[in-house]
Amino acid sequence: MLQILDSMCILLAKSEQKHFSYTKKMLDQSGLELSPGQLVVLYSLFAKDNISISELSKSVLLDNSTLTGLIDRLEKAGFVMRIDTPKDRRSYQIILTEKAKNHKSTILQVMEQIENKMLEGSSEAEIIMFRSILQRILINFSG
Amino acid sequence: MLQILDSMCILLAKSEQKHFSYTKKMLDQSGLELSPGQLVVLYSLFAKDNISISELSKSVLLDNSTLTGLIDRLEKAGFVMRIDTPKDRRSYQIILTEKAKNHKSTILQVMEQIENKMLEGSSEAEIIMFRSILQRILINFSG
DNA sequence: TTGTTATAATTGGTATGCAAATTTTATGTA
DNA sequence: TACATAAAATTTGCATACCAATTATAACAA
Repeated sequence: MLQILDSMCILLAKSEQKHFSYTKKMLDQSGLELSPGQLVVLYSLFAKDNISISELSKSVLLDNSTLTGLIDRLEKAGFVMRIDTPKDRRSYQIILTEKAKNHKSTILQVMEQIENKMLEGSSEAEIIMFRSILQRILINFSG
Repeated sequence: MLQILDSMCILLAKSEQKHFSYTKKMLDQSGLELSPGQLVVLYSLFAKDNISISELSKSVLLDNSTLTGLIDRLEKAGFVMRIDTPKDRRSYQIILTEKAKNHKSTILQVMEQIENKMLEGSSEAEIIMFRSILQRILINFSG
């Protein structure tokens, strides 16, 4: 094992880095023409769309300024639309297009494949513990 | 808990994202004038310096093209130097400066603080399992 | 109603990251 | 030696991410 991986922090960072690259590769192969970041945004919008950038920012844990670019590219690719908010001219509602809805099951399948690959070789009990530790880490670092 | 965190993949990504932000904040406070990426490179060079970019690329799991910029900034900040390799004029040896060696213990302390914060509330047994799962994930995604 | 303050989204600047293309130099082959 | 091929590092282009600053609009207060 590489020396840098003695550090748990670096091990976490490198695991995510490889996960990101693998996701990019799988998305390329899928023909979906989506990026890893766009995938997360769509995943969140599948649960609840027709919300503002600021609301979306809270549900995907990304800064508004990061979302502007992501939504730009998703809109250009035809997966979402910015719709005027009637009562607030500063704000838009982000809604999924028919194209996004049509691709939903494919998108979720790709995500499931990636998750299966990630957890290959780990037991149910290990996965449960892994999840709880990651949740704790997220909280520890969010203070 | 946020809906997106149902996905283990996204949970991993967000944990690392928060870890990255926390590291940046801690480095700012430390006065070291280092970025998170530079920290990893230095950590690796503390174990073994006087190596080429390509060798360093393997020991820190980063592409050469990523390292070019990182080494540029580390060199500009006075932590490393590019030294000509006698037998190969294409290549440099990356060596630590006195400044880097003088700051080594401070740097390692900051890293330890971050790791302690990350693992706060987790038991030894949990940490051991967490490490082994992360290692497995790294391997699963590196194929 | 007018002025101050707050909020929504975007823009600009900096730091990762990778892949692909480029430049320079080595190496191997005819 | 001359040419093809390989390798080392860099450059360029794209996609995340954040913070700070900006623009437009809303909300509140005098």
